[in-house]
Amino acid sequence: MSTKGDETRHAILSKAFELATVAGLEGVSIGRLAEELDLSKSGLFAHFGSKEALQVAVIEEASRVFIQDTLLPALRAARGEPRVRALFNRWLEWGTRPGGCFFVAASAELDDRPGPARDALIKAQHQWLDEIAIAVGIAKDEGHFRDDLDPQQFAFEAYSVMLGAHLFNRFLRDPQASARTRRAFDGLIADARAPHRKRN
Amino acid sequence: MSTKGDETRHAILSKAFELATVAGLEGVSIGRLAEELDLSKSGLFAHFGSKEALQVAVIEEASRVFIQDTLLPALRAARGEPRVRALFNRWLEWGTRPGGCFFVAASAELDDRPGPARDALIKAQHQWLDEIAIAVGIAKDEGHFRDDLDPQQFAFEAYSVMLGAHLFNRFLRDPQASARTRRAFDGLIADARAPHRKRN
DNA sequence: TTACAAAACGAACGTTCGTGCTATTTTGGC
DNA sequence: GCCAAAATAGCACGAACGTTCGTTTTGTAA
Repeated sequence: MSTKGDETRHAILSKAFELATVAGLEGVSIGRLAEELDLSKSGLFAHFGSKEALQVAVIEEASRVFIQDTLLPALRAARGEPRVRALFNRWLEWGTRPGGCFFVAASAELDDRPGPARDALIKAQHQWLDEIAIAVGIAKDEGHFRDDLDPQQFAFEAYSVMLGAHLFNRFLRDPQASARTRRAFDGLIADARAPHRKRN
Repeated sequence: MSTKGDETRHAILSKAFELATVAGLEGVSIGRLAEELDLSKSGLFAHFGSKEALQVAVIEEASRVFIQDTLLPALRAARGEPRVRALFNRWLEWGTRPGGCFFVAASAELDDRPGPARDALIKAQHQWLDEIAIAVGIAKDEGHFRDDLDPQQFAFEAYSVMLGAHLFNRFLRDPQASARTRRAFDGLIADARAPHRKRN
């Protein structure tokens, strides 16, 4: 029933997630984090036992926040195409946080570093991709999308556009990024709808 | 004039680029690099004067290699659609290097760190995007693609698919990544071709 | 109120980081 | 083969890194 420890632990993770979004996972050093929270390095360290354990906990915290702030609200949209659109649009919003999308940054950081942190991150992204595919499946059931549409393929292409949006917005700072993103996604939707072919 | 210095300098950059592709730009420390090359830290350091200058030079080296190994060979493909396809396929190959695509990794690393390194990286990516758009324009001239196609929009969407391919291959290790990528790109091409498609 | 556990602290550890100096070696033009 | 210039080495620095340790403070249940 201890409360104080859990409280501190959560305060640490909350700040760590905020820092990691801006500075990257490796950018969160224990010393910096402790200073920011007015804790001693050792006191903070004791909560996790290792840097790696901290990183895993941060990823899980990020998942929690993402589900709460982005996934769940999107899932409240009406079944079918509206929900698919909501998932996409909410993600775009999520990507406008200071520092951008935590998961995109962390993926690039960990893509060649096997370990529990990488595993936790993969799990989170699969969850997201699955949720999109499920929503697309529902849209098929509702008759919004064509019968022979592959939900996983759609998820792949939609996620690709999200990545493009992220890069053009955050890195290239292209003023047309939003317009391009919208056009690209509308193209995906149009293709998913029609039993015939795409348009643009 | 002086050859020895330039020779060493290039050997440094070559190894640094190789390391950076695998470990990230920040992962290339001067000490590590010197050890790997059997040089002293200070001797190596003297070639660049600062870590930041080294990073900029590494990015320029990466550009050089990319242009030589990927861009130029692709540009030798026949004008029009074949060249557009070649650009895409060559990029996919480039992304299968150990460590993946240097530019994708570096973009994520620098997207919130203004400075000369970031500028050099942006320049390189714009060059690549422009080249795609130009090839698409030619494909329009050749009558391969429809007249009202927006080359920059195509470049955005194609690049998005490349990013998706990179993530699904390297990070998620999805065995279907290649198939998904091909399908997505074929969709883009199909859409770019048809001048007249049924509307909904 | 006392007793015990949980939480936080401060100092130090061995490394590694980028960078600054000052020698020493190597190189290339004469 | 000499000699300036260029290239490289050697050494030291202050700071930051993750981690360990023994100790002190704080919280909580009996």
